[in-house]
Amino acid sequence: MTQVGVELIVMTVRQRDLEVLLVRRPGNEWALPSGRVRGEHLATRASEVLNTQTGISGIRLEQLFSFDRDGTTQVAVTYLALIAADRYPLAPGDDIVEVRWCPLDDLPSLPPGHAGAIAYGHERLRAKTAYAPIAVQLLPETFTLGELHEVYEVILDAQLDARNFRRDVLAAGVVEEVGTERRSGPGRPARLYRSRGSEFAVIAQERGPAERISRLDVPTQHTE
Amino acid sequence: MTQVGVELIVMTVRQRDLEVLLVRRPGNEWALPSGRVRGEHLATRASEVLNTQTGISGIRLEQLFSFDRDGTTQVAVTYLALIAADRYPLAPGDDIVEVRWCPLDDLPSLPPGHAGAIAYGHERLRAKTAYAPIAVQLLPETFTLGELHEVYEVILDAQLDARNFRRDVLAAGVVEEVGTERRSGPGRPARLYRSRGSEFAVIAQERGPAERISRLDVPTQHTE
DNA sequence: TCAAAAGTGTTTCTCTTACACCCATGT
DNA sequence: ACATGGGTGTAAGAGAAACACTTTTGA
Repeated sequence: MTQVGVELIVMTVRQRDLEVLLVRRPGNEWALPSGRVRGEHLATRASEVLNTQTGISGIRLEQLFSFDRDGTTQVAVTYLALIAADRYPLAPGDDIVEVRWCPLDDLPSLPPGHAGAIAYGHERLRAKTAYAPIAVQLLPETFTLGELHEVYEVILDAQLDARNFRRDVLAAGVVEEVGTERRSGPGRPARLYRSRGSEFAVIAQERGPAERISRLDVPTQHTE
Repeated sequence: MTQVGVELIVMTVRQRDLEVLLVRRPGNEWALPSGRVRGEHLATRASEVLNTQTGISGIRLEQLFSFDRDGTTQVAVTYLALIAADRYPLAPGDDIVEVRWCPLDDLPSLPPGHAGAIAYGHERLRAKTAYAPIAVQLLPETFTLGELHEVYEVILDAQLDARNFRRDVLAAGVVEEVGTERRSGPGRPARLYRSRGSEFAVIAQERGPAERISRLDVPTQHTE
């Protein structure tokens, strides 16, 4: 008999900073939202735990990894999610004292394994951002290319040429113009865009057999 | 209380065909090697199950995905492995009647979910082969570039120009010459190579911020 | 000497990179 | 008017794709 739990790594970008969602139970340290799994399906349970403990619902969860844990929970199935912080107000659940966003580079003391899970989620986010347009999930319904650009820079922790970025994003067809503009402070008003979401997968262009071999062997969890 | 199990998807390439390792218990249909997890670590238990049921040991396992299952096992953590079939003789374990390699495109009836897990493993293999030199695991200690070429073609299910392939593999530095040659039937003898394995990760070249955005959104398991 | 497989080099073209300038607004 | 962020275009270079020929063996 093994105890199974789900753990949620919900990330956002604010003020050019990557942050993760943490909860605190009375008398306990900060931790990832997490809960025991009984009969339910893993993904179902993960949504439920997130909703119950933080008030967030209706977002995409992606299974990240299953970790060995000690304590009562022996196997923790982690889920990763990306959201725009201001689209989802936080509401601490019943047995939760506080919910808050916490910068990745300034984490408090956490239960064993949680920091590792967060680090792995961060790595995966970075890796996937490089080849899939998932970063739009971190922005509101409509956004400017400047905002998207900033999010990419934060995630990849690199400077991206704004002009090339714009060209590539538009060429990739992952966003569409919304028609309106936004003016905020000085500077020319920026056009607003929205993600094309799933329709886009269909349009997806085949890539040649180009990248068939690569120089990078991503270290993953292996065992002899 | 939830029952946790591990399932192993071990793949090989033979005669230009992708095959997966299946086992059969007395009175049961064919299935992936699998076993219950009790107190052990997941990866440890996965190695053990593989060894006990098929006689194979000492290979790299990569965690693939955790699936919901019905029956007694409610959560199945799957592991993916690539090996050269002829390097590992099969030895059916105690409660196993038969072990065999089975072509992916001609699977027998399997327990619910197993076919899906195999399909997902296949997809992952294909995707990862495109950017990481994992295919060498499917070959013996030493091999010719012709053999490696063939393995790539089988996995990617595409024709790769032999000359460009050779150039790129050598440039990537993932293999090194062994010095000897092999002659088999007519044709010029082929030089033998070996994988540079892990030393190679260090040499790994940084790639520019090139592939920052892409046209492909790999569909993954999501939930609302 | 012929068939079969291994190995080498070159040209073309696309995509990435790097970079300089104009536009529209708030103050 | 000027500072600030938004938007457009282009030229140079690297890398991918396509391709033709020589070499070495067994039969």
